[in-house]
Formats: sequence, structure tokens, C-alpha cells
Amino acid sequence: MATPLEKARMAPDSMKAKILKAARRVFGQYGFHGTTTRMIAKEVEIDISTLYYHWGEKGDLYEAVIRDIYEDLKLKLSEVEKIIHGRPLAERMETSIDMMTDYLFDNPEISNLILFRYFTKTRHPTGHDIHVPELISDVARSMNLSEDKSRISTRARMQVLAIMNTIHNFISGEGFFRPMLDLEKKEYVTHVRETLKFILVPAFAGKQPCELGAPPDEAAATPG
Amino acid sequence: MATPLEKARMAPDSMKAKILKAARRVFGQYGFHGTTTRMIAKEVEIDISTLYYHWGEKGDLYEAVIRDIYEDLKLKLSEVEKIIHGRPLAERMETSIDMMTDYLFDNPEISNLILFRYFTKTRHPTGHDIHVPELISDVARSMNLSEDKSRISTRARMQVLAIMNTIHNFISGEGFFRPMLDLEKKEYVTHVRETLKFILVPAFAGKQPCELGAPPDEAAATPG
DNA sequence: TCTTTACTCCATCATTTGATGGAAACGAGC
DNA sequence: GCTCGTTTCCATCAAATGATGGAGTAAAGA
Repeated sequence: MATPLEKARMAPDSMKAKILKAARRVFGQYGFHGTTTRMIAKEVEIDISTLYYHWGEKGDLYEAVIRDIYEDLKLKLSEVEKIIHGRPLAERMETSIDMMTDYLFDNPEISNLILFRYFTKTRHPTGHDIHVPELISDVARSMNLSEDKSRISTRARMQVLAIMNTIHNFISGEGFFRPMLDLEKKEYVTHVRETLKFILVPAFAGKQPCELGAPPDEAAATPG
Repeated sequence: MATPLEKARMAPDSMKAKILKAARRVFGQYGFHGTTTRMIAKEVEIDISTLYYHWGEKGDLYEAVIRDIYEDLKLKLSEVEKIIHGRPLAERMETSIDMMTDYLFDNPEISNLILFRYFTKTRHPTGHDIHVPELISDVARSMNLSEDKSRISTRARMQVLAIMNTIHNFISGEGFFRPMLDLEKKEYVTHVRETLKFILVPAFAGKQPCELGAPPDEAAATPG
């Protein structure tokens, strides 16, 4: 038995899927509270009750959107993982950064929605995403941050969070940062890639003073 | 002639100031659209119309809150600047990270509101913050990222943005990340500081491959 | 042709939310 | 005590918003 989300992902031309895609765009731009069901309905050019017929209440649609983007992100990450597998770390990181920025600039709602989730308190409480810890661990493994593949250290997870958020920030912040820096789209993208590599690569692949960076495969987090 | 915000900052016991402070908390947690004027009024335990009497419409109060947090942030940054002035770069960065995380963990609405601004499209349009470019440039100067103190390169600004956002992320994301990582508050704070230093310091103070990091004082951003 | 099923829309509700007018309370100066 | 300016609250509005009932439509199957 397929869930509504699975159905929508299977049949991308269905009304269910069209609504989901529109909801993704609108929620991505305005956040949960900033989005009205009418805005989504207008985007699809359907009546609001058609939307309710397919997805039930607003919160359920929102949850479906979140699950949907994490599905996409997971797919993309495993695609990246296949390509970088076995390469040296610095190259792995640079390739990942290039591929992920490309992908996220094409799908900025993903970054938006993920950051919204992290930072916003929704007025109606919501279950915690099971996807996130999974995703984090996958990336940590893919970066070889942990020797023990089944038990990813807190330190490694924090590092992955920092990396991914730094990327998301530049994607989601484009609307604010680009006018501020007075850059064309293309320039902005280039600068983002450069900056990400400049900041992120040295910590993991560069030579750093050893008292600063802990060995990446160290598992224990709290000293003493 | 003092603006309403200046008045409120001058007289911190006034009703105006009390409302501003409450608005800061609530807007910081729920964002602009997620916050109702009634929520703020309830927080101060006043009638909603008292709120309107002092601050006018919701959007104006919100703008005042934004200006208010940037004032505070500017003060804090110049306090930090005084302390780290003249020290070597790695030490400057570590001290700044420690001081800023302490400060922001005590005032998480600051991080929340700043990130909200960057990422959210408000349904009613809003003027761009003049504070941000200023702040960015100040930090860039303080980090010696630019030789020409009057003209900060795009590259330097992007780097500052990356740094500051990485910090804000962990502050704002605490409510999401800490349960996910199953950490006590104190552990979380320690991990945040460690991770920030691990990621941020090597890029600027460590030895990195020279083709990656451009010389920090290079002004021109676009090659050719 | 009739029935069933899936879908879509119109009309409508109840609540929430931003916002205001006007009356009461308060305090300073006379 | 009286007046005047300031502040606070109660009552209320109009619009926006989440949500639903029920009628209508179209296609598939008997």
C-alpha cells in the first residue's frame, strides 16, 4: 500500500503531484506560516478545496513536502557518493561541493525548507524528521570522518552539519546576499563555490596545526 | 529628535521597551508570519491595542526589532574587536568564536532573526537592511581580510558571511540539533565551539594549499 | 442506460488576525 | 478639585485564513 507521498512521486503528472510540487515552491519561499493554502491552490490554478481533497490539512501537506525533499536529497547524495567514491579527500570534497551547489541552486526550495525546519518553531508541534540523522551519518561515512561505520561520533556529525548548513546558507540567502554584494547570478555562484572550498577544504584535507583539528576518525567527543 | 527605537533603548523600563523586548523574543522564535500581535501582547501582559498605540503596525514593530538586534550586535562586535586587537589571527579567531557563541547562546533571538531575514520572503515587501554590509565590512577589517580598509573585496565579504552564518546556524538550530544529537546543553555548547574552531580556523590561520585560498588581502574579486 | 468512483468547484463557516474608536484611568501642574 | 496630556483597556470591525458540505462532471464498468 503506497502512502500519498509515494503515489505522488510515482505519478508526477497527477494532480496530487502537481500540488505537491507547487506546495514545495511556495512553502520554500514563505515558510509554513507565511504560506496560505490559497497561495498554493492559486499556483496550481485549482480551487482550494481540490487541494484539501488530495492532501487534507495544511500541516499534512507540509510534512509531505518535507519528506519529499529529503527523498530527493538522499537520491542526489547517493549519486554524488558514487562519483566521488575512492578519490582522495580533497578531491571528494571539491567535487561534492560543485555537484551539490549546482543541484541546490537549481532546487533552492530544498535548502530553504531544510533551514526553515532547523530554525523555526512551528505553532503547531510537529514530529521530528527521522531523515536527518540518517543523512548526516551517510555523509560522515562518505567523508570518512568516522572509522567505525556503524557508530558515527558526535563530533563527526557536528562537522557534517556545519558543512551542509554552510552550503544551504548561500543557496537560501541568495535573495539577500546577491543584491547586497551587487553580483550577477553567475558571479554569485562562482563566488559561492570558491568560498565554500576555501573555508571547508583546509579543515579536512589541508595541513592544520594538530592541536586544533582532532584526527577525523577519533570517536570520543568529550575529553577526560 | 529620537526615533521610537532610540527612545525604547534609552528607557529600558518603559512600556515601549518592554514590548520591543517581548517582540524580539516572539518574532525570534516564530518568525514574522508565525507571530501574531496578540502573542506579543500576551507576553507583556497588556492589551493588544496598547501595543498598537506604542508601535503602530506589526511590520513597523518588526523593523524596529531588526534594527534593535543589529545595534546590540554592533556593540558586541566592537567589544570583541577591542579585546582581540593586535593578537595573532588564530588567537583572534578563537577568542571571537568563544565570545560570540557565549553571547549568542544567551541571546539566541539575534541569530534567529538574522537568519530569518536572510532566508524568508516576507509577504509584504521590506526595505533592505543597511546594517548588514556595514557589519560585514567591520568584521572583514577586524580579521584583516582586506588590505584596503575602505574597499572590502567581494571574496572577503563572502568569507565573513560564511563564518558568521556558521555560528548563527548552531545557535538557531539548537532546538533541532541538540535533541537529534542527544546532548545536554553544556555539551552542545562545547561541541559547537570545538566544531566552529575546527572548521573555521584552518582556512584563515592554518597552512593551506596556495592554489586554494587566495591571499587574504587580495582586493579584486573577478579574474580578468 | 444506470451505477459507481474519482475528482473538481461553488458557496459557505468559524476562527484568527491586523487594526481602530472611544471610554476610562492615571498623573502632572495649577 | 480641575484640566490636560498620556497611557491603557474594552468592544468591535473587516479581511484573511483553515476547513467543509454538497452539488456537479467525467470516465469506467455492468
